Amino acid sequence: MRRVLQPDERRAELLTASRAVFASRGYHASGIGDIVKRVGCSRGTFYNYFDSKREVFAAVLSEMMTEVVGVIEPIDVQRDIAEQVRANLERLVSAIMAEDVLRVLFSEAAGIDDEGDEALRSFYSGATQRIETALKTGQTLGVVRAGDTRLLARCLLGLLKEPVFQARLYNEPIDVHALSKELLSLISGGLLRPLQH
Amino acid sequence: MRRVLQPDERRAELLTASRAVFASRGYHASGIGDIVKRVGCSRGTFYNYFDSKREVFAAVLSEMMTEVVGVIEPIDVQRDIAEQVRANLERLVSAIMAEDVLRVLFSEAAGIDDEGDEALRSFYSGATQRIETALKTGQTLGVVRAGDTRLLARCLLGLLKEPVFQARLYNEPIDVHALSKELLSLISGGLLRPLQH
Amino acid sequence: MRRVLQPDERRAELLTASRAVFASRGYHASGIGDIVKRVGCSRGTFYNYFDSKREVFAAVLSEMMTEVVGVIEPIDVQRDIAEQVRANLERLVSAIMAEDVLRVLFSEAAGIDDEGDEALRSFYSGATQRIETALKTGQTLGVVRAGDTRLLARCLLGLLKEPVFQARLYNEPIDVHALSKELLSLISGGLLRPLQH
Amino acid sequence: MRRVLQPDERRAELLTASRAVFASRGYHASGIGDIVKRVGCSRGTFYNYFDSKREVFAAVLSEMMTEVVGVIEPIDVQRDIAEQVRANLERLVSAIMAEDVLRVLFSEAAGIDDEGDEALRSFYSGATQRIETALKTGQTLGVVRAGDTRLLARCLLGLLKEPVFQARLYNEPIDVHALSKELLSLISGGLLRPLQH
DNA sequence: AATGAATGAGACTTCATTCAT
DNA sequence: GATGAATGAAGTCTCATTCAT
Repeated sequence: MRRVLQPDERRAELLTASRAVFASRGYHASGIGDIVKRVGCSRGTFYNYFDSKREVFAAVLSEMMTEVVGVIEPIDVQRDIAEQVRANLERLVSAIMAEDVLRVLFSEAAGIDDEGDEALRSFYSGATQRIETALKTGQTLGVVRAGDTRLLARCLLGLLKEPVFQARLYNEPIDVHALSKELLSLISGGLLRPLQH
Repeated sequence: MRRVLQPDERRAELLTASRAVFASRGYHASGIGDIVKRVGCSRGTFYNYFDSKREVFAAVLSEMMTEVVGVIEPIDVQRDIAEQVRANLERLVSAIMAEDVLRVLFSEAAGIDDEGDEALRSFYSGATQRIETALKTGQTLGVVRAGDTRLLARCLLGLLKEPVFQARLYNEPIDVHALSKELLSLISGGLLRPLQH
Repeated sequence: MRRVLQPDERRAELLTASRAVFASRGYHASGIGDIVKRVGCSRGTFYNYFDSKREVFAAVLSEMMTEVVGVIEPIDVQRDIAEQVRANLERLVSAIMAEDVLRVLFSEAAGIDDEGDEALRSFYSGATQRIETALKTGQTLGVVRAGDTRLLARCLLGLLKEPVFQARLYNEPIDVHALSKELLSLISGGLLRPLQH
Repeated sequence: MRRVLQPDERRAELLTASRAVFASRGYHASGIGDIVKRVGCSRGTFYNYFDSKREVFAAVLSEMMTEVVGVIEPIDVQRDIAEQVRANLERLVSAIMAEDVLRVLFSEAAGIDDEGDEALRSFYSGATQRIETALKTGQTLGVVRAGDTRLLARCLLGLLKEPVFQARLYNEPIDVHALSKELLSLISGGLLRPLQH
């Protein structure tokens, strides 16, 4: 009945379980009970590793952040930029899809409580920051058109989030390749035909 | 103390109050108590008009939907299309901003429960449908480039949602005009400069 | 199963039950469950009337205070002072004995938590204040000897508390009359024989 | 990390730490964790030396008892009795003040649980016994007036406890000298002026 | 003898919903 | 139709104690 583990392992176990639980039921519908049942340990053990439900959620978030950001590769201006952007988008969407929790995050973002929202803010702030930096570099290189980079960064994030979110809402599969191509089209040429003078 | 009203008025009162409460606290943090206190009626009365918290949330959503969609005006191909799109976007963003509940919807969308998600699905389905129809018309007219309209519709929605969502998350004001212009730029020309062959 | 009462009655019921429960098990060992079981209502009902265990404890305290203080009668300087003091003491001890909760209060005074201790401070402050006022009046009338009234007030309270406390500790009955006489002796003549010059 | 000690040293260390912890937070608010953190050993070690929290509390109590009682010096009837009593009182109050745990004991005495109360009974029984013996001796010597010695002993204890208790409750400093003088006055002359015939 | 991860009962509290009045 | 007192399941979290190492 009692299974003694190294703290690191236990923590990892709990984190993995939390991720899965949050992913399948969302934040509010998940209980500590669901997490520990999955791990096969007691409630008390959970609270030896995390101070609160909020905290484990924040930890999951931060873990996600790291993993997802890792897939992005810097753009080499010497090579085909559009293709590199597309590849990055594809990897990004794949990573997001692979991480069910992120899909939860996209759908159930706020409304946890003040501190929970703080964790979210920091997550989004990190994500948007990165995009913004990339955009600014792009502008310097003359690859990205002028504009309010913060706003653009948020729009780009939205471009990515919404298809993922809705796919989850309707429980549809996502064709990662098709999505990344469509996103690239939008980014590189917009939606409207260049007809309208 | 006891105020007897026409059922319709009561229902409307409750709906308005619910909207305000959900808008200011989000779905999960709002309680039936907050709603009835605002209306000045009893809990029992609330349940005479709505079966559950979920149901009143769905009703609020549907009400919103109607109001927001109403601001969109059909595009007249004879006139400056880009400007008409911009104007529609501006009205749309304004409408959304005016309806705090929508902002809630954007941030705290899912995770209520299965039936709640159903309400959500119907909301998003309606919204996306409309955008999709518009896109298809645009394609027929040769104003919109080819592509998977459903996917594009979702992307467009994301483009709109995310800036609004993040502004709420950080409690920032939104410059409606600037946002609608930036959105138009993205839509009409994309993000990347046409340099990249 | 469901028993609907006027709020006042329910509150009174809960207060009475809380008093009894605290009295028999002390603060820490008492649970809300004990209280509601005694009343025959649900936990939820309890929380409709009191915000917390602490709050109901404070309410019990304040109720006690009122009842106990009520038994004290003002001293008439024209009549036999010692006898009046003794009678007051006797009534006081009787009242305290009648209120088991007070005996708890005397034994388990502090250590609830910061707010709980605040409630206690206010209880003791009230009690001591009254004694102090009486002492000052007595000094003015020349009936009470000079001295630090606050300190004296506390000492007097201790004189009263300790026998009651210990009687409870050993589960002994108290001979109210004997105690009040002994207390009077102490107050009027001290402990030591006047021999020692 | 692992520090192996003679059992006696370990036990002493734990006792000292427990005393400090109980003193600063009270019984209920103190946790085993606080104690072992202070000692720098593990929970398991604690339970090698004490069976329970209750037991360590009892041990602390008994240790206190010994130390405090030690300061009392026998009265020499040949010399100024009042002064000797006063000096004893002063040493006693000082000792109590020096031992914060005792102050805890005075405020949070009972309500631990049945066995905890047993420890308490034995503590109080010891203390009262000593006072009672002293009183009886005093009566034999004609220094102390007649009366129920057990009751008187408890009253005397109360006289001492309450000022200490309340000082702690309000977090006030104590003027040991002033207190011992006031106590002596009470003991030797009572509170009321000898006017009342 | 020492460690410290694990336990699990039980505490308080919340709130959507019900139903007697 | 309206009321609001009552419900109770479910939630989060604590902590004295155990026991595999």
